[in-house]
Amino acid sequence: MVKHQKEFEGFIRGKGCRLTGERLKLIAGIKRQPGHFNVDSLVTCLKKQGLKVSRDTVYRNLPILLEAGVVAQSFRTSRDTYYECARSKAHHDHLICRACNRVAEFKDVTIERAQQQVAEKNGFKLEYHCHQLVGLCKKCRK
Amino acid sequence: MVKHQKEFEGFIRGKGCRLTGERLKLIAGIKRQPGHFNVDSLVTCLKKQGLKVSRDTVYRNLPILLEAGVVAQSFRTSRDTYYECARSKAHHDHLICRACNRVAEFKDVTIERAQQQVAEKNGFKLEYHCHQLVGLCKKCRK
DNA sequence: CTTGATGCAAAGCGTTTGCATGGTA
DNA sequence: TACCATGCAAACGCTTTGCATCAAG
Repeated sequence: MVKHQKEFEGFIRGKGCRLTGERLKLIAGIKRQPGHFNVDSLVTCLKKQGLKVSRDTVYRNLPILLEAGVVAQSFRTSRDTYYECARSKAHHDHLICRACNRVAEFKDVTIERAQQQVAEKNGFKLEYHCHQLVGLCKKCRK
Repeated sequence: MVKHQKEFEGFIRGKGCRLTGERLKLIAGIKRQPGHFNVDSLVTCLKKQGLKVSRDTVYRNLPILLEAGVVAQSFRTSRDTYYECARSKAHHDHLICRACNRVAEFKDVTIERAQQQVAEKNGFKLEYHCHQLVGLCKKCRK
């Protein structure tokens, strides 16, 4: 997990990549995201702050930022993928209503622990997970 | 969960929809899928068996078949969504290696129970879930 | 200077949609 | 006969890619 710019610089150099202005803008922008975001909302948000980065560059850098632990995958809708700043708040997963698309968050220590055990049992090094519960929310059940 | 054709007929009529040949072909085809499949592989497989259904019809019917409990979402890769026959075998979730894309299955009663509780606590009627653990498999860790 | 990174535009590709036709009830 | 469902083709929208240019080192 990359916590500071220095760490990211080490990470990126270790990969033989360059520390560009765009990558720094991306990190700064991502750290300011309060919650979930997708590529589109991130680009729009950056632009508002005078930090212009092309959508293409975001797509090209997301795998790197994921690997560096700057962002984490959050959840996916049928249309696109949502991310979140890896340290924006405590990790959580999602409940999604298939009718109104409302998203609720949940956190369950039991599940987290069990996941880790499952990964170990299978010889996997767990990096992240995607856990979505889909159904009908209170309102839409009626 | 729809177990037999009669049940599906009841389900579809209840929705005011029609029991078409294509829908029956789809159900038959899905029941024959041994494991995971996506829209493309399903259409191809059906065609090989002389059961022609257009890709469009598959897309249009998937939501219905999900609701009827004939298929279940299985997991998603960056490219597309995979499904499985709802009764092909006991429910399971997935471990995915981000390096070689190998998919392993797991089943954890503790997690299943906890999920149900989370849903209830939030007033959700849980219909299905998508739980993917992503990381590096034993081979790719080296 | 060398070479990776960026931006633009175009291509890819899974999915959705409009519309005429066909099949169910 | 009435109307939903299907297939075709085109449209959509997110993501990827080719290529000339820019900039990090």
